[in-house]
Amino acid sequence: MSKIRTRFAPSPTGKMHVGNLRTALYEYLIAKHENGTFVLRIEDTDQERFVPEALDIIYNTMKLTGLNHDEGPDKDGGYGPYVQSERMKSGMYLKYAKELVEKGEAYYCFCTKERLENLRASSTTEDGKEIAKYDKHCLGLSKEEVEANLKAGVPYVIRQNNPESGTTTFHDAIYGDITVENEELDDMVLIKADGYPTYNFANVVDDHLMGITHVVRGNEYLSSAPKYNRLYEAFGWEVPEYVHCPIITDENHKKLAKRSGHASVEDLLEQGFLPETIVNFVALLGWSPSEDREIYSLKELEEVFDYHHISKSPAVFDITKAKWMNGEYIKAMDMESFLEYAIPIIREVVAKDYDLEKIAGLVKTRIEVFPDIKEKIDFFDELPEYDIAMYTHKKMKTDSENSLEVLKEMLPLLEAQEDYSIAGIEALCKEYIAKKELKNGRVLWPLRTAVSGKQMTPGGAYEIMEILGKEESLARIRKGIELLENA
RNA sequence: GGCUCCAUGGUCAAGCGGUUAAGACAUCGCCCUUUCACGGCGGUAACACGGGUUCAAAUCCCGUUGGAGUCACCA
Repeated sequence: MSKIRTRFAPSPTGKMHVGNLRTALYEYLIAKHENGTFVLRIEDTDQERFVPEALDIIYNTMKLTGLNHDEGPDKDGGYGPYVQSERMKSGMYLKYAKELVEKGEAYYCFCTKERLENLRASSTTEDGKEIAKYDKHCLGLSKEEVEANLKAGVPYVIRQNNPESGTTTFHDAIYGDITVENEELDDMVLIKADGYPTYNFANVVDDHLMGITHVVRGNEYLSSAPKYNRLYEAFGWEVPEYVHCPIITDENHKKLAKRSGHASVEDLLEQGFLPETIVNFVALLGWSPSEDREIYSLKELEEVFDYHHISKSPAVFDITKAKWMNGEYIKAMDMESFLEYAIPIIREVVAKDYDLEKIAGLVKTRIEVFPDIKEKIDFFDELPEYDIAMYTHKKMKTDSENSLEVLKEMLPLLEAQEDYSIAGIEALCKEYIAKKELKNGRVLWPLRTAVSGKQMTPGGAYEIMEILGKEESLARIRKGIELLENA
């Protein structure tokens, strides 16, 4: 069996769609699983939609996610160039298209945009839904007429010539054999009026020339697949293994689009997802491993990935589960890497001179996504306004009255206390609790409330007081006493 | 609308003729605990429907219904 070669062929038109990333990932995994070659090819045949920054986005995301290519524009493997606009310079696409024209598998078309629009309009029903295929008008042109038009410089495109009867069958690794009536096949444009090949055509030519063995694509391309097959057949080329993946949808089961808010890798990164999570999560959309397990690094995926386990039905991108997974990754992170992500965010909320690393430690197991940190630690800089009803907690058996008592009794002890480490404060509190024969909650609840002004906090009274330090802790407790007394 | 594809809990999904129909997220309850979270334990919840084939169907076939994708000189 020949060595596997896969390719990721994005067009630089904007952000990296997660569906795109998954395609790239599967291509990468199919290749790496078999020790094959993963190539990056840039499909920039649409000059109108081309956006230069998109190139950086492509390279950056691939680097960030670890999908390193073996060949590409920046890594020649002997199949270059790897950018279609560069490949076009040699006139190769046109050459191949002409070969098809000679074989009768394609033809020149001089139809104007207006004629095509009229054609469409005339075959459209009242509800504006029915769209016709090209009527092969220019197929009827004589050789002489074509020559004359070409000589006169009339703008032209080259279209595929599909038969009007019979059927075409293509095979997909996931969906099996799919057969369609040839009369359904539109004579798609191969070479555009500007001389560039269309995506469909360049794709086939380049995949062949680059020796690509497995083609992974989203199943939105399923309906155009038969036309590809005809192209391969017309050229007499071997058809690669098609692997169509199910669509990734939003919660409404519609193709994931920008408005969902998490359609691109950039969106996800901005929302505080780790690259590892994105890769892991996206791998599991439409594919599942044979063992009962969900957390996989890229390396591990390379080992277990078997594309035959890709499923057929669409998968909803469940942001809730993605967050859970991100939380798992955060918990598993070593402190050092966690701090790199967390500290900058903590700084946004905490301006005072507290030990940010300690704050980070408090929060590490309590967040799913980095921005979650903010609202959890907003009380450090400034004690929020809070209602004294917060002192009342049924389970802790506290109310505003006994809370006041506890705070008043603890205040002098805490004033006298020098050691404001967790252990120091704990020892002090425990001693008091033991002496008074109370439950922990009876005294710790009021303390934590006074010191944080919040119902829920990361860490308990000890942790918070250690970070706040003696002076601030005492100030907040006095404030609590004052509030309770004035109630 | 034509064509194509798809159909197991709210979501991701295992299953590939014989199972008490896994597991995960979410949700609910309990435990742990100074709150929340983490962690642990447990619960609720699914084979769209109708016909076949078969001793036996979530699994195979047909139909219905539902959903999606696609129908560009975009990719």
